[in-house]
Amino acid sequence: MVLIGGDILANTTIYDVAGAAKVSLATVSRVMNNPEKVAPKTRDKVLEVIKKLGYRPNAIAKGLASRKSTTIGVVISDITRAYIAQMLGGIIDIAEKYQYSIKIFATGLDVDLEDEMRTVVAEQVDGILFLNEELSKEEIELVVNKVKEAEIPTILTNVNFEGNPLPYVMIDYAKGAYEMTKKMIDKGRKNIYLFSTVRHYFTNDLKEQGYIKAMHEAGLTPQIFRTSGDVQVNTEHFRSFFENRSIDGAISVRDSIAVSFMNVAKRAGRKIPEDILVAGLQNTKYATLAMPTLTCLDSPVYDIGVCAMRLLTKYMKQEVVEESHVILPYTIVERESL
Amino acid sequence: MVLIGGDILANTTIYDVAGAAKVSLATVSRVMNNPEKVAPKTRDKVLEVIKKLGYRPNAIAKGLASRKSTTIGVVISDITRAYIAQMLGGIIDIAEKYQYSIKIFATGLDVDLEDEMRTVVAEQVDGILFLNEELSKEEIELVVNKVKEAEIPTILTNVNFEGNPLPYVMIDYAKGAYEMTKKMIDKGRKNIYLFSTVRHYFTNDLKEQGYIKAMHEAGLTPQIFRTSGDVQVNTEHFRSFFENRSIDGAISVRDSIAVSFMNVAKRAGRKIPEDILVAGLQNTKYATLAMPTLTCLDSPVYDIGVCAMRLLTKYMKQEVVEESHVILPYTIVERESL
DNA sequence: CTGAAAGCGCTTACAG
DNA sequence: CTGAAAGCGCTTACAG
Repeated sequence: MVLIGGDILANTTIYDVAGAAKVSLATVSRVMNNPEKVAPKTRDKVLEVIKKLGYRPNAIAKGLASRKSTTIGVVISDITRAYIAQMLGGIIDIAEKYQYSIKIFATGLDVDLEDEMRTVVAEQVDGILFLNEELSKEEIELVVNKVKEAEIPTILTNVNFEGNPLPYVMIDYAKGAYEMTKKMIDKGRKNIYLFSTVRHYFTNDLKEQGYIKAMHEAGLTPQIFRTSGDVQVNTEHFRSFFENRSIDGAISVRDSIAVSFMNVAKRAGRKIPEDILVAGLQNTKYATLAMPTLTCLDSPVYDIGVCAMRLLTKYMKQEVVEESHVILPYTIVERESL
Repeated sequence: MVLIGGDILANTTIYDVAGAAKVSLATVSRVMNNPEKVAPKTRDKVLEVIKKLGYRPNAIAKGLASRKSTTIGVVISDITRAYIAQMLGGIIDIAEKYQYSIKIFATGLDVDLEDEMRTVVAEQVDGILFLNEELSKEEIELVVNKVKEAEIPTILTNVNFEGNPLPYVMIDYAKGAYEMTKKMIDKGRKNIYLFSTVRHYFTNDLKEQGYIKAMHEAGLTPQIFRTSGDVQVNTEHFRSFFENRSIDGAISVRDSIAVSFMNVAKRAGRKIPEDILVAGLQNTKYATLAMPTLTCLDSPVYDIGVCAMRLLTKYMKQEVVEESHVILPYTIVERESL
């Protein structure tokens, strides 16, 4: 900042730097953006002044003049979900590296997506990342139209549809769930249930598909039990589960639901893994804190964020992108429950 | 957007609206910002055009001209922590209501805070929210200097120091921990441990103070056991815990550490709550998924976010603020472990 | 290699 | 109530 009139404090501008370094503001701008175009002597002088005054270009003014905000918009439905925070972690780490700022746009559940997209566009972000696996086909199409119109590079994560033109980063959840189901079948289990959510999420739908495929291939009947993600609710729901069912295997799209189930099962006298094999399809911290510890499909959530952000920077810099559909590998972490 | 030269797409600007509505751009601006200053007829005409063209003012240009970005900066050390995501949820909900955008700034662990603050200031945010309880006294002072200089309203959450001039939103963690410790003492327990983290967090320090006070008042010796937040690590660490210690009560600054401990204790043949009372001081989902379920201090994390954002809007709008130091009430949720 | 000038898309006194 | 004009703090051709 600079002293004006002896006592008013104002932020240092490019004019202050130019004045102090006795060059034009164009030269200061060049030093910051194209230093190779400035003579070394001039450059050093300007750099020195910049340092002395602690000058940082006003990002807003820069954004307006260059028509690049170096800000990306991250559209999120529910930020309190643990895996969303993990993905954000990956995004932030890469964004920092490339000097992009991050603006968060929360859609919540009942937001007008069209209006939200207008807001995002009006905010002049250079790129958009969707961390929203609950998008329906129609909503994706709406998004596609908006971003095409505004020419903003956009990446989807954990969601995709036949014919979707947008790049995306995903995990092959169907294959992962298939493999996990096969593991149980190979151990001779026949009454394997899949616990899923009442609401439909894209990723959960994929997990269901994989489970169903494995069951069908083995000549077994898929049995999907839908419950709430709320512990109180699903615990209550599970209490009557054993009354009219036989079960020797349980796979859950969410780890926390698997843990809830294990608790109810244990109280009902069932032994895990002896009586019932249990597996989660996320690998959250719940899995390691459970007793017995929960065998899980491990999807590299942080990496999804990293990849998506990397991919987005490529598009924003107009680099050639060879692979716009990224499928990240998963692993299975074996623990005590299976 | 508008068709230029027949095929180039560009975003609709205020000029387009002014042209279509046959008024000056000043009038369009007024319709958006001070509608009461525009004649109803003109206003309606402009509004209609705005709607037809889907016009949304360029936030960057608006920010530059008005010197207000209507964006707040949220400074976070570790976004993957569950309670941070909860607080963000509260912040987002209120920010949306007041039409503020949110920019995330991650400091990580070894960031140069001074540089980070310069970045935040350069980004022209109208206000700053610190979700970073790991700030040391020196760091807070640095922050204070920076934001004073730049005249940016700033709120701290979960952190405070003697003589700190910044407004803050807090929970009385010391009192909460005190009360929880008293509960155990009242049940006749003598060997009550506090499990804390190796790293010092402001909130955890408060919890430690409350625990120590209660123990001292009862003539008991406080015993703080510091371990890692990593489940693998602390589980290993707890394994040798019982070798040379007697314990009949355990309070943990983090729920997940309490759950880890319970698992190890159960495997070691201890009964909870009979042999050892256990309590957490967060009330996360881990508490309800544990077996037995974990009695907890419940700090309204979402509400901290809500309050902090509300407080910040008041400062940004230069409203009178009667209470700049907000202490939110906590509750104790009784479950099976105590 | 450097500077003068136009322009990014808005807001906001100032006239009228 | 409305418009012309200056200005927000930068970038970027364009000259020289």
